[in-house]
Amino acid sequence: MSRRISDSTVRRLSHYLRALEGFEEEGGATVSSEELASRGYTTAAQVRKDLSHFGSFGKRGLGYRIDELLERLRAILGVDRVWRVVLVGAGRIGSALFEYPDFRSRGYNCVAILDSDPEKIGVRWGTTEIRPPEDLETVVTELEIDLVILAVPASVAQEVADRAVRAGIRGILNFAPVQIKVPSSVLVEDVNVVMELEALSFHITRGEAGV
Amino acid sequence: MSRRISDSTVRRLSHYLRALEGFEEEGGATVSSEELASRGYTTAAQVRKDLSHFGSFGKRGLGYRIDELLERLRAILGVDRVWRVVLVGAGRIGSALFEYPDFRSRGYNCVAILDSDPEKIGVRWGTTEIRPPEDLETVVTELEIDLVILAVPASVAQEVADRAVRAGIRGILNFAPVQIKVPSSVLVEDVNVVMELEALSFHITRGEAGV
DNA sequence: ATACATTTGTGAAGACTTTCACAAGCGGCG
DNA sequence: CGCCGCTTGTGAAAGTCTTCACAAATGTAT
Repeated sequence: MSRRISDSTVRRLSHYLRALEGFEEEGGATVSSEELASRGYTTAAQVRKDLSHFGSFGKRGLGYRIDELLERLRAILGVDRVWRVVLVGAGRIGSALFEYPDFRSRGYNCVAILDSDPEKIGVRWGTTEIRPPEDLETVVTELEIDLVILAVPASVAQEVADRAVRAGIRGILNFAPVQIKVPSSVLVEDVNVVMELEALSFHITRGEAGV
Repeated sequence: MSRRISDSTVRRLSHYLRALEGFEEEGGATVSSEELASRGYTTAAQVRKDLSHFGSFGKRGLGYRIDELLERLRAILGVDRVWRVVLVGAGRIGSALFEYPDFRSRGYNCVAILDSDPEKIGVRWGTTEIRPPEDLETVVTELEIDLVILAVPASVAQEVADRAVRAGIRGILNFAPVQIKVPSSVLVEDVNVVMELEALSFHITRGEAGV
């Protein structure tokens, strides 16, 4: 409990959360590591080991209580609160994200949108008005932003990131296909579709299989 | 050379490719593992080890010839050809992808679009006409599709995947937030933004840092 | 009460990845 | 030509992650 948690474990926790929501909908009360493993392509031992890093939530002979484990997992992942997000870049990717139902329903609240296109500034998406990029620092400070979503071209991504970091941001979700440099106190997660496609091409080209 | 290549290695190869394109633009002729490592957050030893799985492309004392390594990497990743892709789901995500310049420029050629919305069927995106979802099998076979991009709601993702697999597809890029089951001969890569966000929340909540 | 069928939590073993460290190869220079 | 500075390629070591296997805990049935 409380060592460094590996990235793979964190990803699996997300999967478990998703799977548990499914089991809850199906109306069960408990679930075993075996059942959790079967959705989500992993093994029962892995599920137990992952969870054991954070405490021991199960009952031997029975499994895990779905409602309790859901609550615990949400707390562990930090999704039992609202995250205040600024979206930088109101292009296609920004728009897709903004409209994505899971985004808001999972507590990511897009409280500001910035874009450099004069045509877009002042336009409203829902109740949120698009503001010019120079507002970044003000927005981050005054609206108490937790996360920045970078949906801007690669050429300006680093600059926007630098300014967000200086304004005190802790985390960045980066859609620009470029490796952003930030101080080690700031976290960047990349969403890079081309990389995923290249992984597909690679494995298919080699005639490999399996996940 | 020619063992099983780890996922992390494949991802790094994509990074190297991107980095090399940068170096090429800057006009250099050769690059050292050290320089490659510095863009892309890895180490020189890791770069050399990754590349060594596929042969030995460098010259001691000199480094790697940029043009040669580019060509080799493209061949390794299988991006030295055109991939024929069908986009299933012409919603926001599908549209963002379709318009994404890197997508086409890197050889992913979206030769068909399917959507179940009667309003959309018949509409043209560029020169490509949106077709109804029942055309999937025909399209896969007749247009010799290599990859399917699943940009549909979670509720129908599995069904579409099943049909694509039966029609002989080898790889799926899945945007639906659901774990898709396919035979082990078919490859699925997931793009799951909520998972990335949860990784951010997790690390920020724990007060951790670094990548 | 006791036996039994389950299922967890977890050390230890095994598998896989990354880092280290250095011999071997390369080009340039005197 | 031989020395020198540099950089690769690679075994071996260190580190990390996953799987195994089993004691301990739980509820149920008798």
